[in-house]
Amino acid sequence: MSRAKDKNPIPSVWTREQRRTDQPALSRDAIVREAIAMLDAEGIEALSMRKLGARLNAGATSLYRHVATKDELMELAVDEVAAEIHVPPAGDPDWRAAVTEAAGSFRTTALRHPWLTLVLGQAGLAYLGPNYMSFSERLAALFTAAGFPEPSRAIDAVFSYVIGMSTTEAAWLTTVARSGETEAEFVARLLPTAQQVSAGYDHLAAAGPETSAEATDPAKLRDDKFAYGLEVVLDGLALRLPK
Amino acid sequence: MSRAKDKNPIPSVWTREQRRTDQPALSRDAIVREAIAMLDAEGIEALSMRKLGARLNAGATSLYRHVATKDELMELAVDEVAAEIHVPPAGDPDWRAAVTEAAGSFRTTALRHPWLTLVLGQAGLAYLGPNYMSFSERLAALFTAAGFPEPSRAIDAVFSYVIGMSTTEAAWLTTVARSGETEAEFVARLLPTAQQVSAGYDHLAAAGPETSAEATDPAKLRDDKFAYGLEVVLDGLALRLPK
DNA sequence: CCCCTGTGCGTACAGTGTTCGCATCGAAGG
DNA sequence: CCTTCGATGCGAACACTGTACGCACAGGGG
Repeated sequence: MSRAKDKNPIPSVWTREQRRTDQPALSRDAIVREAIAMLDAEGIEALSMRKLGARLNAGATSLYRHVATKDELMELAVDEVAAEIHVPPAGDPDWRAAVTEAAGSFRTTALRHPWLTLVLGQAGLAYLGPNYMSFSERLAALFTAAGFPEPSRAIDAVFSYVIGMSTTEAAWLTTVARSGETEAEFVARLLPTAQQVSAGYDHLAAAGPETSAEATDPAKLRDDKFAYGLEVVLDGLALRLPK
Repeated sequence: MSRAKDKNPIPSVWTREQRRTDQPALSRDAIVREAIAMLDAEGIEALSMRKLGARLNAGATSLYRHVATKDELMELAVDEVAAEIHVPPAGDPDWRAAVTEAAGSFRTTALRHPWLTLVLGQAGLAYLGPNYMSFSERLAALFTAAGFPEPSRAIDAVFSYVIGMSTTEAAWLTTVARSGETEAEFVARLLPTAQQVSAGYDHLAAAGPETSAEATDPAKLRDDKFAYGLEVVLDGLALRLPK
């Protein structure tokens, strides 16, 4: 909220606003929270420092008192969101269920914040904040307790798959969201052209999208696809468990 | 090359340049090729329409005669680069070797053009150009010939892993390149702080970066890590082959 | 009372993608 | 040969972007 209103062309002590106790002021946490809200609602390219400042009843440059740069703000947002990922505590004898839970939690978090994978692809997941560190730590505990001789290699294998699939899904959902349609509508509208394009490719047409008229829920199809690939990776990892 | 030089303030028929036969003019292919060269050399955020135009001895807005928008240009660049990915022809009885070759080719292409995964994450790999289509077609042929009952699911499993690992590696290499150091130097400089940070996390410290003084070639470590995860996925897939 | 430190913000700069209308070209048609 | 025309290049302009700088003000401690 600006101190001198535009409607009062003559600045004076009396026209000045009394206080600004209406909002809990401007803090780093509030900025990060609002940035995440904007990113979720309008996408990554809609976030600008000016719009973010306006949302917080502040000027654009005021944000720089609490955040060094926009890139740093994005890193803070990533770490904030990383806290949402749930990793079961180590000790569960059913390690596959625990890893499945962690992988699924990563995926739903990435789909809830479709900009996450984009930022990860730019910054890499090295050197990151406390929430990301504790996420990694809990994963390491989980895989170590499961008995893997090289936990970090196993983690990399599983989560490379999870990141790759989540990235693809997030990009797809972003495209769908931009169309303004539901996923089912979008698929229905795209199906004829997709079949037409893949008509010239024998094996793509054979293995391609189901031509069956029974249009299954696309979200369920994605769930199944993710689960299938995850089972593949876990089966491969199970072969490497000692004993 | 501008038609009226700045050094001749009075435009006239005589001061005008004769011809512009020095370059093969401006074509969509030339634009895409030069864009890829710029992207490889200076990174994704260094590519602007003005700089690209300048490199081609053209004005920025001239590019728009051949390319509708910058996003379209990026899609063209992605498809151009997709032609570099080598997929062995279907028929080789050793399907693991063939898939390993295709996966490795994707990875090296993604690392040679570190902006690839970023654009893929934004656009998704649906609906793409001819080179990407034939890449997918050849993959489908390969996995079908290998005998997989659901080739698309197997492809998604393998290449989600490949994409995830390549994205992470590309981000890492981009960070290294920005530092101006070699990968080994960068690792050496980062190691003390990495150990210090992970000191508070028991399992991370245990499973973390090797403290051994014998500094192996980081590139080889990455190669091994990629190969390990790929073997994991292929082992899991092999269990799903009939018979 | 004064000063000092922290916070907000108006202005400005260099850069971005893209649109528009004008200038100019090579080729086609009479 | 002259004219017309569609294709191509481009300068100027618009609406933005991230960010540096310096001033204005607040509250608190000496």
